[in-house]
Amino acid sequence: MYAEGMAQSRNIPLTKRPISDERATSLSTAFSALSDPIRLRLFDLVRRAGETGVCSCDLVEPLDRSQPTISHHLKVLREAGLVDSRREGTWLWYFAVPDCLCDIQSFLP
Amino acid sequence: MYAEGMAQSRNIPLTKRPISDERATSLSTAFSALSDPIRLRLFDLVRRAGETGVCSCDLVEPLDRSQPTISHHLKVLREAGLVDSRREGTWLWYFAVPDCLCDIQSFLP
DNA sequence: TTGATACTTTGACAAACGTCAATATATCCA
DNA sequence: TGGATATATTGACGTTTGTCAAAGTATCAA
Repeated sequence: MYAEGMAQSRNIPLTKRPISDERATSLSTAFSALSDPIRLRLFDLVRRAGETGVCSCDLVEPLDRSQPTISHHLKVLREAGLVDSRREGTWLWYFAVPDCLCDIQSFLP
Repeated sequence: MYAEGMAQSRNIPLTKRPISDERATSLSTAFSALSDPIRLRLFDLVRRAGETGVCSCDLVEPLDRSQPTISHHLKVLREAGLVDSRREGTWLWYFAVPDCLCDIQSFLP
């Protein structure tokens, strides 16, 4: 059986200030956006395209997924604040949001 | 309709060396391990416990999840190479694997 | 050997996810 | 206005995920 209440170990005290619930949720959203291989490669391609960005129609073929799927993944990345887009005629140019990985950066040792 | 074959944009060339499929998969595993808020807090607690580590029984209460759920999350973290454990009697002491976030580190700008 | 404590595994379930075909919307150009 | 291209949304699907209760395994102490 598992004891209710106090743990039974030597009870080495945990750090006084663990990460907050809010920060954990926010951080996990960023990690989640990069937790799928296709989406990670997608972000990588967008990021490499620099300030100009890359037309989303150029992302379908190299990732070997349908256009709606790429569109869906781009939406996930955008909602996580990792990419944004600029319209030019019928095209949408996606680019990485500057400093979008700051939060993750600050979580690393 | 969506054109087959060549994309129709201005066709700004993508970088010559995008991330490899293998590296994307490996990286996404690490990101995936941290993509759940509870698991992120779990890793944070373990990491803060330093070399000594923390007894897993001390992780149940602060995270407000059942003991099997914590055990499951620790398994995910371990399989992603982020934590490991040392047995001491009936207890298991979990600790963060040194340099476990190097891969993620190298992906950041 | 028996009981207690620590932990893992199994099985079940609802929710979330990745995917695509089909359809809808947006923008330009003739 | 109508057709063509680019992108987004919808709806459906199988798969994966997070969760817990219940049962199983491991270790120690009396």
